[in-house]
Amino acid sequence: MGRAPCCDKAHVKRGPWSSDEDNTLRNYLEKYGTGGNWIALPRKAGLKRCGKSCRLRWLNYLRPDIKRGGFTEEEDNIICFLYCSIGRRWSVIAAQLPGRTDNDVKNYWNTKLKKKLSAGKIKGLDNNSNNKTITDSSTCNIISGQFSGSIPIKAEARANGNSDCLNANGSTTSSPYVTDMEYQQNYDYPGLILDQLDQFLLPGLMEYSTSTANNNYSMSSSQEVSSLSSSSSFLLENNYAAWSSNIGGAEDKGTVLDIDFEGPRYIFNGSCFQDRSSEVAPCFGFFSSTTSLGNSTY
DNA sequence: AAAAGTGTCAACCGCATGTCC
DNA sequence: GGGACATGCGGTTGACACTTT
Repeated sequence: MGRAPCCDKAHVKRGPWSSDEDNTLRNYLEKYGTGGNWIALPRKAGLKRCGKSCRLRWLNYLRPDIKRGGFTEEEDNIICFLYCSIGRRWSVIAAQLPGRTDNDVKNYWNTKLKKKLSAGKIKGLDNNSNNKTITDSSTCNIISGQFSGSIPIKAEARANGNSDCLNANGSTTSSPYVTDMEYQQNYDYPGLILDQLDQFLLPGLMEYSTSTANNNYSMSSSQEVSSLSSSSSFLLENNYAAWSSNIGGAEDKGTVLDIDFEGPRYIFNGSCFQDRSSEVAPCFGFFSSTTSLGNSTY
């Protein structure tokens, strides 16, 4: 037996929203908010809609800060880069693009950006370098080349548990500690593989460079980095959580801002981050590499 | 001008996860 | 700990617009 539907489908309206319905929902939310219960909201607001439908309409269309269409080149780069790094995590990708929704990003990727990227029309990703090769076989499609560019990274870090955070000014804050961070990430590495599932995979060894990182990040004292391989080492140094590993013969060293290592996280281009959209346990880490830059730390 | 094909995107669906009791 | 319910997410659908034949 399947689970019960979230609403009585026989008595709720479906399909496109009318402007009257939009106004009713907007007015209600501006006046009362969600009240923490989307399921009960349509009844209170006088709408014959499912709660999930109201939520979706608000998040994807009616929210005041929403951006529609007109994706910029910078946004293209961010989407491509994150997609190449973490795959179809639309909510994670959308969280890096203020005013964009996961639905919007997903539609944009599926209808436009994927083709644009295949055609080599993404400026930030240098698809036109001399060493680019494209192989089309029955087993997989491979696109390789030198990819470089720069993307802004925004994230929220929050401490939990018993860890204290070292603030930028040297003081200590007990958890929960929340900070927003922003920095520019340059990337420059060879090779992407487009597999049968139409997903980009990072090569085993990434060469990348980072620059202009803000030094004023707060650091926690945790030393757990489960996302590193078993051959990685990890230690505490001067309130920095330092790590080193050896991947494919190339030594990597760096520092990590470790907030909460519960739940999924991703490493892309030298950075580790966790889904902030869930607001459950966002985390952000910074990695630096000796592969191409020498031993640098943040 | 009409039909067929293609692109776009809002909306829905079902599953996974989180939260509360 | 487990069940019920709410929320979030990614995949998919379908209506409409636009383009091509």
